[in-house]
Order: sequence, then structure tokens, then C-alpha cells
Amino acid sequence: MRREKSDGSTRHRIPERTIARLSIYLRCLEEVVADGTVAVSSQQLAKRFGLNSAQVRKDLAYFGQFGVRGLGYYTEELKQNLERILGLDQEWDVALVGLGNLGSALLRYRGFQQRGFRISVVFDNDPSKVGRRIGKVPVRPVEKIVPVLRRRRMKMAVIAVPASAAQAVTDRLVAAGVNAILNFAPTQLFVPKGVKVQNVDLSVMLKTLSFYTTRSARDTRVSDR
Amino acid sequence: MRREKSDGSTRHRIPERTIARLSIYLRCLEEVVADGTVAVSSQQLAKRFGLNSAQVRKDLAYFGQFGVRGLGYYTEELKQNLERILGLDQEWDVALVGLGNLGSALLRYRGFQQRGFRISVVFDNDPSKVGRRIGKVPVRPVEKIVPVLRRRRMKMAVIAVPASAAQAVTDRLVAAGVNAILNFAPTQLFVPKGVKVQNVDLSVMLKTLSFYTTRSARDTRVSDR
DNA sequence: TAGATTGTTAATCGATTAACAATC
DNA sequence: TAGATTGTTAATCGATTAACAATC
Repeated sequence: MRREKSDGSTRHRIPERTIARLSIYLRCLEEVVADGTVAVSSQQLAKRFGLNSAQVRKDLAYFGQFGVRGLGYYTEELKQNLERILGLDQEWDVALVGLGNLGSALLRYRGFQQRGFRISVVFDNDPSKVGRRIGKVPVRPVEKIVPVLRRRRMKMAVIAVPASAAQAVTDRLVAAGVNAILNFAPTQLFVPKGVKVQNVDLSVMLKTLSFYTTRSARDTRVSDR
Repeated sequence: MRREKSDGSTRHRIPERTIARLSIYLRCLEEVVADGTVAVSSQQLAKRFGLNSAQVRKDLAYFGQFGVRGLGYYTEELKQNLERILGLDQEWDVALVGLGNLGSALLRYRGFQQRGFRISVVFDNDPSKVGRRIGKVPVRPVEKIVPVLRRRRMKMAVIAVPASAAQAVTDRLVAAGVNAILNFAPTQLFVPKGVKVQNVDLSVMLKTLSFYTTRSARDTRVSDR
């Protein structure tokens, strides 16, 4: 139970990309299970996302032997295994810090709830917001992050404050025992080892798109002449 | 002007990660220019983000020779070069498709505007929304994507519709001549070559976090015994 | 000139893909 | 058994890092 492999082999460091792909596989499995498909091959899974079938098999093999040679993977079984591996067989209480435009939007966004992530407390430093409730969710002052999250043993948080405030908020979250942070602030956060940060930097993504659009416009112009 | 390098060498394929880092460097340059710093070394830039200085130099070298040996990079000059390379020396008109929770939030979100990305038209298929204006921005039916974007020669779009509708929307955007898409729908989009998609999959990111939290909880429990 | 830092080549590292024995 | 597909090793590919001549 503690180790996926019982042969005593060293547990490999698992690439982060593998983890991200697991949730993509899971999404696909949810679809095919709903369709009534009983088994899929790595080939079929791969085609769906333009990936390589060897990669699918390798990703899964990090966690155990889930397949049947000659047949593929039983969809229902693999789905449950992936849910267990990803920790999705339980609900997660998530703290949201920052109730500006973006924070309010995230609070209303149904995507979190649907996947078993429940925003159960919000922190902000605006006195006009503190003390209110949005639906059932109380808005608390940022100073209360440590006591509130400690008491409730919460491990996940979403940061939606301006870049200038993000590191201070992070320090409080870490002190409170949070070890997984979804960061929307456009800044590099420094955290101790063992704390995982996922950055959602819309600004970086837009600029990347701008680069490609600009380049293809340039290329077009050149070839037009 | 057409090529960064005039020595006739083949233009390298530029890694996408390099592009993403350029906008991170730019953010840093904006800060140090504001501080009045005249020059920075690759070393100093790298330290700021926990990167390697050789990587900074290599990333920049894809686009030309911007540095001065023995000194580093002039901040103001490099900043302008990066803005030009990324296509940020102009405003971008962006179309938003989908005016649900997420779409409305993105429309209100100031981060786009600030960076020169202006959402100037919204598409939705809900008759109760079509025809309205949000601020100055008109809401049009999805069927009008092709004529409207063609006429206005718009190249960038944001998709904030449910996964089930995302591919059909994408096809319209592509037909309209869009070549850069920021996709919030949790699904793999298929696009022709030359069209760039950036996926913002909150669900995948949350699941990745869930994995790490789960694992560290498991490890803690094991070591507790 | 002496010290510093670039631009670039070569070495390293890690991730993806091909290939195939094992086996359902 | 014959056909198919896994799990895994070896080959390939690409990106990161080290090293250093060029040069400010």
C-alpha cells in the first residue's frame, strides 16, 4: 500500500509532465467509461491527444502494472486507479486569497466545485469585504490565514492578489502548513522544498501568443512581396 | 529587418520555452528600468528566477546580439528589443468567445487591458446575452465570428466555452483567420499548422496539485509511524 | 592593461520514442 | 496456437548547463 512496487526497486522521481498527462488520460477515461467502452489500448489513448503510445504506457508504468497484454487497459479499473493516484477520491478544501476581479470570478467558477475542489474560505485585506459571506463562504482578514488554515488542516490555496502582495501571502500560507498553491499573481514565488506551486500566468501566455501572431504576420508580409 | 541575423545563417527553430522566458525577462527589465538601473548581467537576471545565466544568454542570442562584453545588457535597450520581439509594441484586438462565469470574469479582468490586449468583441450563443453591450463591448452571436473577425482582421481569440462546444468554436475562429488562441476549455483542440493554441487548464493544474498534496500526506503518515 | 561578461561550442542531462521480449 | 498489446530497455532527440575564447 505504501509503495506501488513491491519488488524493492528504488522509486523513480516522477516527471511533472507525467503527472499533468495522468489527468488528461483520466479525462479521456471518463468519456469512454461513459460510452460503455470496457477496454482501451495505449494506442487508442495516445491518438486522442496526439501523443505516443509508448509514452502513455511509460507514464502509467511509473505507478504499477495496470494493463493486460494483448488487450489493453480496463477503463473502469484504470479510471479508479488514476483517481486514487491523483488524490481525487476525496474532496479538497481550498482557501482563496484575494477577492478582486479575478478572485471573485474564481469563487463563482463552477469548474473547481465539479472536480471536488471546494473553496471554503476567502481571505482579503479590504475592510469593506472582510466579515461578509459570499454564498456560504466567509471572507476573513489576511492576518487570520495561519490560525484558520492550521485549525482546519487545509493544504491547498489559490492566490489571486496583486504581484506586490503575493510573496507575503505565500509566506503566511506556508506557515499555515499549505503545501500546494495555485498562483495567479504574475510573479515568481519562493517557497521551501515540499511546497508545490503551479503558476497560471495569463500575461506570459498572452505574450507568447503575441509573439507567434507577430511572427506569422511578418512572414506573411515577406512572402507577399 | 526581416531577419534578426544578417550573416545568412539558417534561422533556428526557437523553443517555446524560450519565448515564455522572454516575457519573464521583460517583466524583470520593467522593474529594474523603473529602479533606474542602467545595465544588468545575465547572472543578475538569472538569479532573480532561479535560472542559469547561460540559459539567459542563449535565449537572448536567438534574436541577436544585445549584450556588451564585460558589462552586460543595457536595460532600457533590452526592454525595447524584447517588446518588439514579442510584438508588444502594438495593441492587440482580442475576441472573447463565451460569456459564462469564466468569460465574464475575463472581460472584467484588468490584466489583459494593462498589457495592451483589448477585448473588443464577445461572442455567445445565448439569445438573452446577444445584442447587449458590456461596457463598450458588443455581444454577438457565434454565427457571426467569421464575418466580424475577417472584417476587423483580428488574429487573437480567447475561448471560454464548455468543452463540448470548444472545437466548433475553434473551427470558426480558424476560418476567420485567427492564428493565436488562448483556450480555457478543458479539451484538446485540433488546429491546422500555423495556428498557436495556449491551453489554460485549471482542472489539470488542480489535479497536479492534488497529486503532490496527497503524496506528501502519504509520506508524512508513513514517517509518522 | 586587468577584470568582467558576452556569445557560442561542447558536454550533460532528461524526456520522448522505437523496438522487442514477455505474455494475455 | 496466432494475434495483439503490454512493460521495459535501448536509441534518439532536445533542452539545459559548463566551459572558454572573444572582447568590452
